[in-house]
Amino acid sequence: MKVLVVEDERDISDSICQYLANEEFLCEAAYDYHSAMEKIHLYEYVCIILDITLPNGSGLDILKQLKDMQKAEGVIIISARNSLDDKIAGLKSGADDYLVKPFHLPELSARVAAIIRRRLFEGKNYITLDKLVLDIFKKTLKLDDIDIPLTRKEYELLLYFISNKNKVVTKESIVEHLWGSEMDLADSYNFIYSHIKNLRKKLIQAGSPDYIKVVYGMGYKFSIH
Amino acid sequence: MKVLVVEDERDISDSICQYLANEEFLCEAAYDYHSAMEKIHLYEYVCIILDITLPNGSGLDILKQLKDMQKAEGVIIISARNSLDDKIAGLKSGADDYLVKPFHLPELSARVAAIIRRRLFEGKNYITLDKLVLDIFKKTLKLDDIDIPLTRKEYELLLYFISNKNKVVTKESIVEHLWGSEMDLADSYNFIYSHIKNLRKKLIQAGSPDYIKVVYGMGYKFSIH
DNA sequence: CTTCAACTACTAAAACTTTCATTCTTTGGG
DNA sequence: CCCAAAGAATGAAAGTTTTAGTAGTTGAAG
Repeated sequence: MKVLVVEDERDISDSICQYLANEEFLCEAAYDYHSAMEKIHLYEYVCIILDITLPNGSGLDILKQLKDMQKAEGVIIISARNSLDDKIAGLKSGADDYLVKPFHLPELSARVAAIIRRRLFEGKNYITLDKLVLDIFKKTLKLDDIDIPLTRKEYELLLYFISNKNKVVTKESIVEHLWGSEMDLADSYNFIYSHIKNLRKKLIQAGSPDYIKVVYGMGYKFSIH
Repeated sequence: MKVLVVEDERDISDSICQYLANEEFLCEAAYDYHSAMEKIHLYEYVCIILDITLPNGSGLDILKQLKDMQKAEGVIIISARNSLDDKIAGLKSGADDYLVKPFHLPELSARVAAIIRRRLFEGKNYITLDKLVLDIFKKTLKLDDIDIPLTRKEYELLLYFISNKNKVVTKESIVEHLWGSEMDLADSYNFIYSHIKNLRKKLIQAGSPDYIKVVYGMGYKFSIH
């Protein structure tokens, strides 16, 4: 679950990133208007945390462009000014939430989680697929009420598959979403095979069918119905 | 056990918080309608103490929204006016209890405890798990009728585990519930290991199985079936 | 001054991730 | 239809991160 933090003050950005990383989000930072726009164009995020006052431009401009691009990212505005104008402007432009600095990190984290639930899982904190139940609140996977313990990468992988079910995902996109946009792309992605293997093994061992279909030369498809 | 005190008069709020803190509740305060709603949205409390007359809005509105949100928090209304109307309105809106100012703090504390018993432990003042019996009134833990003395943090930790049994809880959320939402989060949570260890040791030494399962990279799960 | 819970620092152990070498499978051209 | 080449799967070892354990310091209460 990739989150983009657009904030020019390094201290604040760093502490946000660190906290969200602990909460199992994959954080990337942009420190000014241009690099933010670049990242937004190039990559896909589930949520963008947006400071209003930035070098080279305003966070509100970014927000407007996001809406013009029809991007699906959720947006949380953060701003030092507690002015009603900003808040109204932000929410009018389609922000999902607004937070006044200084704020508490658990607060921000809770809002990011809320946006993810809303955007991806119809506000629920679990997803049911056939006999599988993935609870993103409890962070547990069950099949017929039997727990299937997953490691962090396995969990993230399954979550990514599920949010793209019946759709071919490339190894490149898996890497982008689980390891981050900036991961060195020159190398081979052999390590993915390991995680795919481990996840498959656990699912099959628990008695589920092999939902993870390989599409030769393209990637994988988590196919269900 | 986190309790939210929504009361605009600082003196009253402070003395409530101080008294409840001595009674082993973890108190947080909100002084107006907006900050109360914000905290309610973001954090989880076991009980909310709600003044009716607030800046920016009424406590009754908060109560209604709580019910709309399907939040499980217990609510105690406190109000200066001893009008039957308020009382009826409060209880009709789903408050658990009603107290007229000025009131005695031990009485408030007792009602908070009653709500916790009702909400979390089916009205009983003890919880039985396998052979363990945790008495939240006496604040004692027994296994096969043998006392296991716990320190305050150990007790709070066990209570938090039990009220989240079979669910992965992160170290972050443990910190939030045992040390409060505002605790500085930058540093490592090594100190939790100590408390986990101490609690485990006492439980195992008394002959119980190790209910506290570690979920690598995510947190802990108090698993019982 | 003593005691005990709470916290910190450091080392050991365990679990997870990545790499690597090897084998198996798919595909498309002859 | 067969074969070579590329892609995918497997098993095991190496590397990294996280958690457990030990010991000791701090600080508040009596």
